[in-house]
Amino acid sequence: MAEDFKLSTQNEIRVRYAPSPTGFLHIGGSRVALFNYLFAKQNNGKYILRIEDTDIERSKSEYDKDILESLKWLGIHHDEGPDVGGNFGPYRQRERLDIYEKYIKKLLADGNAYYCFCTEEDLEAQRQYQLSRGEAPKYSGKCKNLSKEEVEENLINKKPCVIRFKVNPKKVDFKDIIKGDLEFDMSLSGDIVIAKNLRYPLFILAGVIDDYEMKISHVIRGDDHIPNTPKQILIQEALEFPKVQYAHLPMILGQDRSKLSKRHGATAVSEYKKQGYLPEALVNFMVFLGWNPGTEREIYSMNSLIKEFSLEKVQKAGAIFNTKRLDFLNGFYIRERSLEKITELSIPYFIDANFIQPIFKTEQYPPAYGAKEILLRYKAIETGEEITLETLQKIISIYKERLKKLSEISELTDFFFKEKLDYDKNLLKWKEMSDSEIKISLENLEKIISEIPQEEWSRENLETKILPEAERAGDRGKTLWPLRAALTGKQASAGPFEVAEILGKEKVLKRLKEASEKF
RNA sequence: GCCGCCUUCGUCUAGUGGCUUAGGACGCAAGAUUCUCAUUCUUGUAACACCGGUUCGACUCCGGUAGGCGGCGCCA
Repeated sequence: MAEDFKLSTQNEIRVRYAPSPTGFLHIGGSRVALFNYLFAKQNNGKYILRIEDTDIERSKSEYDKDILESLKWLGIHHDEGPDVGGNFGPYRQRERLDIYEKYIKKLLADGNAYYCFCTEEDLEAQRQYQLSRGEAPKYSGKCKNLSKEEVEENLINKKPCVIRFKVNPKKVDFKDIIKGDLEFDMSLSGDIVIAKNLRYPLFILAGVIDDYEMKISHVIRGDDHIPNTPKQILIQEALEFPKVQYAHLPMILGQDRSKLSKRHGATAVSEYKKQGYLPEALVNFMVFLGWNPGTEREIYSMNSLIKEFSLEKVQKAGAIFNTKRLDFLNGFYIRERSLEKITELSIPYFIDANFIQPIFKTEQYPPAYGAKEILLRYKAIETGEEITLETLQKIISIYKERLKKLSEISELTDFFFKEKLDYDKNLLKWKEMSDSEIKISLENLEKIISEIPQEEWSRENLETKILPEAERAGDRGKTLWPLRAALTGKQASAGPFEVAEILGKEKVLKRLKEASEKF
């Protein structure tokens, strides 16, 4: 057969990620997508995205959208799909019902599947009974031997039914690229439901059909699918589909070593994006959950992963999702990225915190915000003064190395945008300084700083003027701590000179005055 | 209950019979730099689940035990 010939000579690597839009793209899913993507790219193959939306009840377009956006954000782009305005859309199973119907009919016609009219209540009762007797719950096969006439009659009477696949009660074995040789005794399994009707296939069937139709060579998925695999192999055999290779990835676990889920905290990729994690950090982190190159290198970009990744080096055991390590990696990537890039990414957090707002030319302009462009001008909401992109960049430049995630930026830098700082006067105290010492120190600072001409206002100049003075006191902290505290209102912050430079002479003097007035 | 998968520092892991006083990273602790925080650097901390067997030799091979997890849907 022509079809067989084509398949047997197919040596192109083709993989797919097949999420169902019943929830946001979560960490576990995105790692499966990532591994598929890396494997495909490394082998010059194709990575396909297939949305498994056959469950009408639970599928939501909102989730569909989230999955697409999150994958795009991570840099996992699919290679193929229906044309949507010049781009590849993902495949969606709901658009492929004709295909499934064809095969369901074939299964029925060949006697590999049959209509089952058992009620859900009966089935549930049976399941409970079997469980109580310590048996594996398994369908009895009651409807398998219904006569053609009985089936016809039930169908005409619109008696509720499903379509079951006749599970061949034999031993099924297959080789898993990660787990090795696996064998299952299918006599332990009853006949499984594969469709609710001719145009409503279930995952177990639709997946097999699509993998065949899309000429998938390797099925790479979570190892929670291992028990489904022998069933799908049997369906493939019944439909005379060629075999595919399997690679079952270990799960990502929560702190308690159970499958990562919502009760372990944030699991949605979009949630991590919102918290200010960089996609490159998330990718680098996720790929090391269950894989490593066997060398001591730990930092990998997507491109270097494509070169180095290998399925054979994937771990068999599950890995706990450990945020501490993600934070470390994220901090690393924030430090790595350019100032321009980190500033651009931080601006939404300033806006969300109500520190600044973009200055638009007209009232109609705002809708365009959030698109691609970076606006150059902003207004500080509390003080009303203009803040340029350049100023924002300066702020980011002194906080970039302190960030673990971008969302921390607003809390760290709020004092740049405030009119008046609110703090207790004890904050100004360095070690055992007395109140009068603090006051003198602050007033002294005020005097030195006021003598610096506006046009000579720079960090370097502030340092050369203030540092000698601070040295004279024997303990630099006696000068520098009150200065920094007065400017920032914080226990911990960036250095006083760099903060002062950005704040400007006027504000620095004002804050020093406000500080000394506390005594 | 049945079926299956898994088991090296707290966490992610290297390790494919002698190279191993089990290596790296995160975390944690201490120190250096420093007004603070962060960065950076140095040092330290800490593991082969258990019991048998094979072998001159076992983290590595085999068997068993225990524990953990997953599946057993008209979800995917």
